[in-house]
Amino acid sequence: MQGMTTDKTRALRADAQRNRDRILDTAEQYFSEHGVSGSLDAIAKQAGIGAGTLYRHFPNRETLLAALLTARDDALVARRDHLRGGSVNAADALDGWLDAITAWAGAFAGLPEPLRAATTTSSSPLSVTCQGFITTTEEFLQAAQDDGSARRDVRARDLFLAALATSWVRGAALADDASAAALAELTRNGWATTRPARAVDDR
Amino acid sequence: MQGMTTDKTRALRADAQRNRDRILDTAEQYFSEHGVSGSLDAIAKQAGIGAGTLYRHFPNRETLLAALLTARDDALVARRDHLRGGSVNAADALDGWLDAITAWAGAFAGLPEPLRAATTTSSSPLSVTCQGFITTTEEFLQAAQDDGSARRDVRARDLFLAALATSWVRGAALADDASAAALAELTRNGWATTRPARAVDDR
DNA sequence: CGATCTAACGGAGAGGCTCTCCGCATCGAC
DNA sequence: GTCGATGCGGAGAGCCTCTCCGTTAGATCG
Repeated sequence: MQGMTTDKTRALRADAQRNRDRILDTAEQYFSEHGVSGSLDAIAKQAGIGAGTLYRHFPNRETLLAALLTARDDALVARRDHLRGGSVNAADALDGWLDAITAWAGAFAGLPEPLRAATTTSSSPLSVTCQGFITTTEEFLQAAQDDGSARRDVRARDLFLAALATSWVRGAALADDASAAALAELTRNGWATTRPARAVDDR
Repeated sequence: MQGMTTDKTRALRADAQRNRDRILDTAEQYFSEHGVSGSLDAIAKQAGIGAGTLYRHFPNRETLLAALLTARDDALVARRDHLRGGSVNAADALDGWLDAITAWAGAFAGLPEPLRAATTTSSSPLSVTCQGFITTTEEFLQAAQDDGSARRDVRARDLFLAALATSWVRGAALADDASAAALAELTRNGWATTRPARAVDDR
């Protein structure tokens, strides 16, 4: 609207860009090791920058998390496009999509919590991401409902939350992966219209 | 085994007992208002005692929480006994029990989190409580399986976690009670053997 | 009803966290 | 090379959890 700014916000200064990347790299590793509640100051120190720099780039934990996650969005988007391809039936597509979300939400220990919060807050940088995924869920659900393989009284938002919840349970049960699978199965039985003939081991 | 101690640990000194009660009362109120993450020091101050006193009685947040919850166990136990009475069929009994757990886990904002952790940690004061409830769930599930109203491939532990998860979702969706109900319904559809004829509004 | 012996108290403070503020260094356009 | 504008970094404020230990005050006993 007014100057030579490169598109949106003006391009970052070289050092700023370098620091931003450093932070992202370090945070990715740090959160992987310590979960999303790891100390931000520790990340700054490990990245070799001052705390102020970190907080200027990412005013709070959520913003940092959001930046980290959009970098990972690609995988999910790819999965979505593959499922959209139509190589599987609507029910399996929805199932696969929910599975992908569950896996995505498990990227870091403790991640489901802020995601859940973002789902309802709408004022968090994460909420945009979540909203987008809910919309996609809507799309898959719609298709499954249209061909009669999903109950009509389920809402996409709730399926999304169920996927988050499954991931949340998994976070606890390090010792017991079966629980997460069981919950996912429970969910599928919940939204599907047909009695599942397949055994529990299928998933 | 050795003295005039009243049964287990020797009886508390009068002031100690008084302080303990004060803490419990204050914490109950404080957690209700601020969620389970509220400041413990603030509770001590509000209770009119020193921080040291609080931490001597309850070495950490979990211990305090556990004490608070056992005080509430009664309601749940009562519910259990009522359901055991046999006035309803096995499926509804299981359903009612899971509902009771969900409500119980919603006593304070953020409570599901430590409960989930306790479910797998086994070294937390909360885990005893959780384990007890899982056992009861087992009992109701068994009955429902025996009369053919619950699938055989579900485990009590997973139903318990599902109830916790439902409560967890509700915690987020202050604006949207429907989500919690939807999840509960999803769960029921998940474990029940019969296609639910009833509409979603029934729950 | 003191005297005495402990159990229990309370708050200062260590250590860790989030986040802000602002003097200073550095970048990059000219 | 000069000179804004932009970005850096770390000291420190404020809050939290939890500990330590000198002091207080129940309980018990002659």
